[in-house]
Amino acid sequence: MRDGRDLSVIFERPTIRDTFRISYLANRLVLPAYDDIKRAYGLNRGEYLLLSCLSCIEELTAQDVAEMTGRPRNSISRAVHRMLDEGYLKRSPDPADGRQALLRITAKGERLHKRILPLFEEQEAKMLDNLTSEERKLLDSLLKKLVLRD
Amino acid sequence: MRDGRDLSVIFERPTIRDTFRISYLANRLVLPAYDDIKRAYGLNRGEYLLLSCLSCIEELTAQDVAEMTGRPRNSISRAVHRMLDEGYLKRSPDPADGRQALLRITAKGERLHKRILPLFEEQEAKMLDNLTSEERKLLDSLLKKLVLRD
DNA sequence: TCAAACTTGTTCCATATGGAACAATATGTC
DNA sequence: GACATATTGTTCCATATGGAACAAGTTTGA
Repeated sequence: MRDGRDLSVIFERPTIRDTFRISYLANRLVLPAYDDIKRAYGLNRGEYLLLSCLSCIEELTAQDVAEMTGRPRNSISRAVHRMLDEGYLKRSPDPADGRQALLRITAKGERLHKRILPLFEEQEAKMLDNLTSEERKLLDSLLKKLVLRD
Repeated sequence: MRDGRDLSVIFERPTIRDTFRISYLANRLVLPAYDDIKRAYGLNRGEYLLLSCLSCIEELTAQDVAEMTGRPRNSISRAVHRMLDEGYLKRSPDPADGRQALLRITAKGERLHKRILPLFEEQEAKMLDNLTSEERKLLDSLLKKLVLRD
């Protein structure tokens, strides 16, 4: 910020405030965490998201992960191959649908995820550290409504 | 979503829920709006953000815009050149500091911004449409706290 | 039953992206 | 004043990214 001018008035713009703020939070807080992971563990965004989804839900298709994360299918497809090569995932054909394959995390993948998770937890704690626990509950419920919108 | 399985349980993960949700909202709602703008007006993310910041604050340096948006300086630098070439911006050297230049939006830039803004407003309205006006006020104040954190 | 329409996962490709290094200028310190 | 340090904006470059087209499989509906 130059001189005495307060750039934060951008967050008080008369319209699309929330869009701008969410975009800012993603750019400023979430994406740098992905960069840290890239440096430390060599995983890119799609690869980490894939790992993260499979650590939460036992069995998923690539398409499932694309829907859950909002990333395009080809990014997930690339991530799947990379993670299979590294042994973080395993894949089996779906007997009920020849187009798709069922993905699962391996023990090695779980171990990697356990190493990475604290980085994000620390990041989230920092993001939320000036909210009271009451405010955190509120934010939690509001964000939940937004993501479950459709 | 395959079969009867509910992928939305990912949003109820035991940890880093808010990070995941913000990332999802950015991927699913904000970034596609940038893609629409790219198709319709040829501006990329950095270029639109630059325009948007300058439509809100009269005079800014490239560095200011980088801080306000959370984007790297080289992305903004590229955007500045492109927007200068197109006549959406003008630039003058800062008499007080030879390193930096002061940017302003032109009338042409204003007109472009006025054409693009409704697209984002529509997008934001859609994002918020299942919140009551009370909830919107709450979300507004909570997001404000998050972005002003530091 | 069979063609049209759709879905999944994949490859290809042009573009976006951001880190690193750099020159020019400014600031701080002695 | 002079040297070290920091900041701004820029270029270069390797990688990430996502749209489009595709093959293989599945669903729909007349």
